[in-house]
Amino acid sequence: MKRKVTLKQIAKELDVSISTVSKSLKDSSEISEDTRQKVQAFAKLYNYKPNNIALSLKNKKTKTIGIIIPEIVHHFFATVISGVENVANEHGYNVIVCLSDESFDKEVINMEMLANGSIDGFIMSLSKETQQKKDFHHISEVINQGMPVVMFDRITNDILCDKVIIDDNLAAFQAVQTLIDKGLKKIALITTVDYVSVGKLRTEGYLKALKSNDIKVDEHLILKIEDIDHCDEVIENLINSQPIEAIFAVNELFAVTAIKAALKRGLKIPEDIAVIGFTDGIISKYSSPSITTVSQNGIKMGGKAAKMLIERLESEDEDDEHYRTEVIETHLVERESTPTL
Amino acid sequence: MKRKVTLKQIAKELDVSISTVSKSLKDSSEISEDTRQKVQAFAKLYNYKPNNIALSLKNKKTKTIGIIIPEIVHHFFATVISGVENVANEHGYNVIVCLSDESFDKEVINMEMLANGSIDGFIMSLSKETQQKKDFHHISEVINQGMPVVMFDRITNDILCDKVIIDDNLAAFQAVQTLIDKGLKKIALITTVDYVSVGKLRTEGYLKALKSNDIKVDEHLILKIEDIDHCDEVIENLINSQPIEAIFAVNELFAVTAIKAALKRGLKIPEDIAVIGFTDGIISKYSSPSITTVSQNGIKMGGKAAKMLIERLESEDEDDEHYRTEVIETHLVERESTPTL
DNA sequence: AAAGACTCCGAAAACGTTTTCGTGTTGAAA
DNA sequence: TTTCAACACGAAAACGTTTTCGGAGTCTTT
Repeated sequence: MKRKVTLKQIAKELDVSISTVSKSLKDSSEISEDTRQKVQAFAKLYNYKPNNIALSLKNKKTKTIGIIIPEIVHHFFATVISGVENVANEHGYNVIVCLSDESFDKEVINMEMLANGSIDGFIMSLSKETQQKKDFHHISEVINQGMPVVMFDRITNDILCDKVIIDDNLAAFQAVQTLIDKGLKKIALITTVDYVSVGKLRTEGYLKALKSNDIKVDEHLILKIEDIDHCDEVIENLINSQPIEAIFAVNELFAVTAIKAALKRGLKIPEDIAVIGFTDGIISKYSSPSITTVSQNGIKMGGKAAKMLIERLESEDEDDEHYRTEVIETHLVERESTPTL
Repeated sequence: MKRKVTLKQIAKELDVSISTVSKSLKDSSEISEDTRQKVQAFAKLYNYKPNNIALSLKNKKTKTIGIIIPEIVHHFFATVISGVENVANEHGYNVIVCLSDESFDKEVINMEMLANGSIDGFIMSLSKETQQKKDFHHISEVINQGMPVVMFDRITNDILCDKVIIDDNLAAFQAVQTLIDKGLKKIALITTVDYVSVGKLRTEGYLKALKSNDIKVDEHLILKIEDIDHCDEVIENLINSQPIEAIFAVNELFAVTAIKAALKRGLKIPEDIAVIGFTDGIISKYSSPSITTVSQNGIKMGGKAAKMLIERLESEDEDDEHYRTEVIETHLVERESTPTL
């Protein structure tokens, strides 16, 4: 077992100073051709690689990005990480992933853990609990210390920073409008509780679409789900309670659960009930019937977020207070769960 | 904006030495009650937190685990990360995630990037290309430098290190046996090319089950898929080419694709064709019909891998050459895609 | 009063780099 | 022969910690 070799060891071995070794490896013109080659040969032989930690300490940069997300076992968030990782790697950055598990406390702990020098900046999406509590002090603290933050998807307007989102409201509006255009009127909504920012926005889009088509809103057709793990029964209840022509669900899980409930009841999709979901993930694609969804390109969102963060990290003027909010375009992926005209 | 405060700044401000500050914050008995309180109060006021990078350099430990996996947009790998993260966090470790994208080169680059001090140890699953090339020098190099590695799922016997796997062969055997027990004989296999270690093992399990039941192996019923992105046509061909009573697929994707192909052809599942998949992920659960699969608990695998790595990291004798291979138990999750007896 | 013990604190090294600045040697120009 | 530039290299500081060791001052003991 040969442990990693350091500049000091090389210096000692070759009987030169540490500085000489360092400069030689950087092809500095200060060093004579002779010594340079000698050092480089030796370094190569012993597979010298500079120690990242030492570099980080010296440069006050870690070349590492911290990601904090509610969950990773969630196709959308996984794609976002993938997008971040891609762009980060291209720019020589690494990615540390922390999961808040939808818990405020874990989010805070993770942020504090990483904020102490481990990373150069954050990319994050708020946990449910954080959105509910509306307590963002941990984020503003970090920003105050000069560490840039980019928020995506589940964001808050209470914090000033770069953001990457989709137009949830508009996308939902268009999805529902599509259903209406297909002649459907009794359109149910399966959504989250209101404190989840994206759920609320998508709900608003749904309402807007109904109103702009003079369809009166029926509260019985709106289902706000708190506990995502036990959504089956309530969704079944919704479908069994009354005749419904279409369902707009604010995520894949609600959509597929609704479909399963409908099939179970002997209803045909899309003939009896049309379904549109949100977030074009693996479920929508492989469900039978496959589900029409609003695509929400996580790779693109992650990539964009990473790009914004890195730009800020490498920009000249450190504290440019001009924050941007990038809107990633969405579109409807029509599949089997909606009727063709 | 108040930047992070350091020991030096506190020392200067309070007109004591750095050592005094450090000791005070550690409640050292060397320091008088008076100074201790003064320092602690000041530190709290300015929200002092020790710099992780400096600590890492000093302690020669980063308290960070590196994960290298082929893909993250893959439910199984996401669950593994989740499992790792969980255990890691409990022990005060962070997790750096790198994606090899199934590429040998990226795997090497990522490992080298992290091996230079950024992490204390690796948890990894081999990329396809690496398995194909059978080139593991980057891994043995890292191990040689004294950095522990834990491999999971896609492993190789050419490297000596801790491993976490499932008994792919046995699990596949049992799955196929289950089909046979249900009176099915014409059982097709949809698998990967042989160089993917788990694919090969599962194939062997399939063959063993047939043989031990005196069913002769029909090569036409065995489909080895190279390009996972375009598996649709070949799978359709398989199903259309001849009557099949059951399908055993070595992953979710193949299973769901087979089901879709069968449904498209008007076949009923499980009456006409029974299907068993592998890896109990999101697809199997939410597909219609839901898919009977061999569960492969990623959370558990990740957790186990993390535990093994951390134990090794924190063990007394550094280079204990006694490596373990943990086998995580699997079981068959019976759902709608197989007939009940 | 001298010696020892105890209390409290600071200097300095160490982790592995990079970089600035200084210095000794050589060669050429005056 | 003296002067000065060019060259080749080393010393040291800096990043932020922790920890060992030593030392100054005070107190107790004989």
